[in-house]
Amino acid sequence: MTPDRWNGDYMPTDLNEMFNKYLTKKSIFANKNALTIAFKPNELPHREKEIEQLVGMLAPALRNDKPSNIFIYGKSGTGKSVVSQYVASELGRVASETNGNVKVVYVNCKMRRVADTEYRLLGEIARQFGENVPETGLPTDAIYKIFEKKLDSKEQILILILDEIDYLVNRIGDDILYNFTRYNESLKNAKISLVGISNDLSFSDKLDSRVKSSLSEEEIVFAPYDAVQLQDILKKRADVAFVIDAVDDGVIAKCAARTAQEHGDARKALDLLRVAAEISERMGDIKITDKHVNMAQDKIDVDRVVEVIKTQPKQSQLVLWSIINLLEGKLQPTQKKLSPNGKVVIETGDIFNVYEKMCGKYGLGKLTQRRVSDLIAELDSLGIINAIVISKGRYGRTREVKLAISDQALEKVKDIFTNELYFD
DNA sequence: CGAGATTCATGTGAAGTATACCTTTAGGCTTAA
DNA sequence: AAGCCTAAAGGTATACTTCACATGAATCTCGTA
Repeated sequence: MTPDRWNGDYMPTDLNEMFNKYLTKKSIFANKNALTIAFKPNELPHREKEIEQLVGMLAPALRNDKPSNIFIYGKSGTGKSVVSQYVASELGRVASETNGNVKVVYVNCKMRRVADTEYRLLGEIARQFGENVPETGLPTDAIYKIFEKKLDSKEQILILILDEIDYLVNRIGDDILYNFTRYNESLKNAKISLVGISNDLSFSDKLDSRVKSSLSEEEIVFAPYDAVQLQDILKKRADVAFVIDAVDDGVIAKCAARTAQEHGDARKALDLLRVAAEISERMGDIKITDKHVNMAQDKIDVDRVVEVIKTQPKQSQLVLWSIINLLEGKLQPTQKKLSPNGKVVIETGDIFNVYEKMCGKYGLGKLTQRRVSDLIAELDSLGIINAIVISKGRYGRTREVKLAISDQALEKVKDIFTNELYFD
């Protein structure tokens, strides 16, 4: 029987029922989007001060004065992007109602294949001006010319918001920023104001001093949310996202408290709540409870670890797999060593031996011990393993390695690696 | 018995190499006048 | 002819190697009490 001949007749009745049950079941979600980053809330609680600051700094544009260049700092999930996008769109709206000489362009520099090189960034900006630029093919200064001509074609003020600007500068340097700040001297009609957004607080140290001084004429710092503020934010979103009575305040408070302990990242708090809700829905419960939040926290932790490991290069994964095997005792170290408290201790030499065997087994090229040593250090800084350098006196010096992930995550990772084809 | 030298097993740094991927650019192709 | 695309040329970041030297406490050595 080929798949294209399948129809309702072939579908087992219990499957039919299952689908129907899913369709008719009441969802606890009223609007799930409200818990994602794409959602633009119509109020931004606890950011009134920052909004006011930013508006104050950008408002001169409405009187045709060039606003200062602005630098916005803050850790991730503190509302930098939402606030600047919100203010920018409001400014654009007000401007178009009055004189219409303000143009706001928002670019996220981290978006791969969109704005992560000089060429692509300029192309993207030109495109937002309604200019049709090819994605590739033109020399970079041609793009500069197109952009300059379009911009200077009438009297206007461009407010250019560069989100994740630290990423851009790390990749392609700060020349492009210097060019932007210099434009104001050569342009006859138009003016440019830059708004740079970065979550790296030490970012401005990396800039050329000329760029640094002109870019940070004004600065705004976004502090992390505290538990109370997070709770407020979650509550507002939850009102939109869920049907009435699906969540208790206690549950929201718990999500807020959990996230506040880490870095007060609002995005993470929303994720936690959303995943908890998804779990409770899948379990067929009509209310989100503490239990669901705990499960969600576990799931997020596991997913994070799995994600990090999956994106590691193959060799690094194989080193990790060697470590796991050693710790699980499947492959004995040549001479089994025990620490005083009876726990199995593994060190670089053991790992390298096992790793070499694994390379043979899976047909991967062997790396040198030097490199493996670096890979172990990397796994440590990723928080997947715990490796401390110790000196054993006459018996040399090594790293003592332990796993630093939860049992659930470990099971999942073993699952992935055990898959026959994984290392081919 | 204790100060200092020695030793082991690997950490760490610097510099060089191979490779994959990216940008640039020139030349060719297409389209519209 | 202008605009657009593409393939080769040239650059650059990444992953790795090679060589060389650094570490630091257990252990050894040897002079002294």
